[in-house]
Amino acid sequence: MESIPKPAVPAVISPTSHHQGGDFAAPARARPSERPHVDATVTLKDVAARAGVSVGTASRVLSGHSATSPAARERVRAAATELGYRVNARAQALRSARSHAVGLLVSDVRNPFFADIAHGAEQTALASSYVTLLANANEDTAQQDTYLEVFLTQRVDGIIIAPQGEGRGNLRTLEQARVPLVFVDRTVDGFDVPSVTADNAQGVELAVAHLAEQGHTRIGYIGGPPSVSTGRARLSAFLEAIARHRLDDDPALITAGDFRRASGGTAAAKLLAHHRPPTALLAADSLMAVGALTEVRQRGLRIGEDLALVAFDDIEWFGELDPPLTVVAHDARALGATAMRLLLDVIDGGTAESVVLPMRLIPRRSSAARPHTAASRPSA
Amino acid sequence: MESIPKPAVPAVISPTSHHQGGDFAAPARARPSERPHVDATVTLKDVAARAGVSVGTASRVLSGHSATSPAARERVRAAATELGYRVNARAQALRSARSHAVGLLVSDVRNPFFADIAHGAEQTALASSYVTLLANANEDTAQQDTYLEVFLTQRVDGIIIAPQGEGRGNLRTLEQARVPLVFVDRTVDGFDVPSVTADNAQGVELAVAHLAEQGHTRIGYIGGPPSVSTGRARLSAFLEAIARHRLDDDPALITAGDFRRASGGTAAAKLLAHHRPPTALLAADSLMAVGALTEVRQRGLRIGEDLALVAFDDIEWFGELDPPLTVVAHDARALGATAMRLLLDVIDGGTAESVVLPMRLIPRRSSAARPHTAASRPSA
DNA sequence: ATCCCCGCTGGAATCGATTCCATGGAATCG
DNA sequence: CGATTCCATGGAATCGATTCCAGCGGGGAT
Repeated sequence: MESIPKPAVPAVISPTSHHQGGDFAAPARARPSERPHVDATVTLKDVAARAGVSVGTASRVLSGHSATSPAARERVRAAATELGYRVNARAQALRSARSHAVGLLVSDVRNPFFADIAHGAEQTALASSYVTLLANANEDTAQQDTYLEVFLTQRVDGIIIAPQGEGRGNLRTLEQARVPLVFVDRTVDGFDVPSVTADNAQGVELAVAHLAEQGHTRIGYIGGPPSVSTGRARLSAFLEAIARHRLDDDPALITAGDFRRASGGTAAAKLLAHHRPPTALLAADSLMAVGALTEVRQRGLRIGEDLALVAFDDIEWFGELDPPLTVVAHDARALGATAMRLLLDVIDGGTAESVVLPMRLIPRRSSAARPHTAASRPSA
Repeated sequence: MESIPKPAVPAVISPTSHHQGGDFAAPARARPSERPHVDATVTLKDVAARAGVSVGTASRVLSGHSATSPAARERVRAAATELGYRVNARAQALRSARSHAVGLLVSDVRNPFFADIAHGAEQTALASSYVTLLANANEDTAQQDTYLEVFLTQRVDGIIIAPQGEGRGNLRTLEQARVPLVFVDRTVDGFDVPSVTADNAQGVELAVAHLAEQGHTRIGYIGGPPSVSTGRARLSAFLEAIARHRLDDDPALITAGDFRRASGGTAAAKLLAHHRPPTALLAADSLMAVGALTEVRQRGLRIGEDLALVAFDDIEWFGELDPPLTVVAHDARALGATAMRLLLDVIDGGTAESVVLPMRLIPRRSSAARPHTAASRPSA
């Protein structure tokens, strides 16, 4: 983690942790009947009354934004601790237009890639005492819009989204409403929004170069949906890489899925049914790679021997598969963390620059297959 | 930074809200460029003004809780639509003590099991237009407390938690603050809180019976940490099952990890180093199972042939491993969805009953090993 | 000594929505 | 036809915190 200038967040009012043990240990002594326990409804007025100051002063002490006398400071702090005061974030948000909540919209946390992003984003938010609202769009534009609507009514301070579609729905609304926004992993054309993405062109080039090095000339491509920017970017990068390396540019070698597992299988089946099947497969996403893997196996072919397979996105367990999968990977956690850092920056009035993270090749056994091996073995 | 003394006008909003009112009489047709775009800062007062009623009436119409005349209803609705009014959830929450936000605290969304829970919970919440605040405790009690504190200041309507520890920290605070609470997957002793858990005893029995059927008598157990209820429950269930099936109750066959991958490897190493190593392993969690798998492989043993392995929690890709892993599974998604349903019930004043979901055995190749195979092959 | 400024404070307005209360008019009843 | 009830409504209080404003006392400058 880099060191970021810690934003001047008035840090949610102090640790109740110690007062619990100390002060509440013997509460009954003072006034047995008047509930000594932590009450969610302790308000600033109560604190002020106990400290013998006005609510204004109490607020100033606790937020630390304004000058206060040492005496007042001491007494207000003491009163707050004794009563177990916890600022009401809702009221605070209403008055000060800062809710300390940000929305995170991904297509599905069950996809390990997005789970990593979510984890990275969430941990970064916590460090600045922001909470993260989790939303799954389920690769569905309608649900994406529904959630954006919900975020809007919740008046979140900002939104991180792995967007989908052409940006016709609520994405426009967001822009017009001037809600701080950051794209992660994907982008949408025509939006002037800072983004954190992976260097897709570089990733594809790494994969293709790797396969070309092994002597492959016919690479089957299992791409993503054109409605998603990474789908488009990787496809065009693939076409370029193929040309650059002077490989076979047979259009029949290009297929597209929807970033879900099943579509990877379908695509693989289509590719392998060709009368001159590819000797290597490149999948634009981890889930489709798994689908392809299953399909290939069912056809009695052995990945890594009869056929090479390279996938995008490294998933923790890809190394445990049989055979371990070669991948072009990026650090999903960093993706999420960086996006959140950018967002917090924008929220604080800064102007964030888009970030492109590098990808790297992790060669494993699945790409060990050499083309002649496959050539010697007819399709199925 | 606030050095410039400026008027108390929130600079960002005003221009749009003003000219809008005027322009709307003849909206898109007259001035295509100044579309009636949705502005986040439209307030109920604006709607009321446009509809020619008081804010009270406007509120009554939109909330639908009180009687209103058809005429007023019509005009308020129209005004709201035209202005793109969106209720301010913060203000609503402050006044009505209902924030439509719930907290979800799991140990780590990167664990597919918890990702499933999160997905199930979140989708259920959305159906009732609640937002879900995501929190990762990272198997760390301190961070768990930090997050509960954050939830408390955010005044969430309720919390779902896969708890950890003995319940000494903020868990008690929650109880005292009467925040609606539901335990998921795990519980904590001494808390009268509705929970949704899996039938651990049944699951362990299924696994042990399955292995016993194959003739195994020495089963190595890789358990979870005693600080987590599932860790304790599964261990005691294991001991009972061993006794019931009259299997070897050698204490050296019992180990404990921390529900993380590395600890599974360590535990497996320890078990296999025994002079009479087990012929089967039972791991109390999926991540530890993967760790064990790796360790076993490195020792040159083949799962499913030299050694049987059964794991808890089915992960989507367990079937793709080599060999596919036999598991005792429960529906994590249902776990999360059910927990959320319970929570919403409690929030609405209901009294939720705890739910125990059944587990089922999914036999795959990893448990095909028969004891004599391993017996014929000395430890490593 | 007088004036000014500064630090600190209490009081009050404010954020946006909900909800209680009183009121005016229509509808109902004896 | 007068009295009671009911309905819809406007106005105002309220939720809990922030922040502006005015005022008070004291120290420094003139």
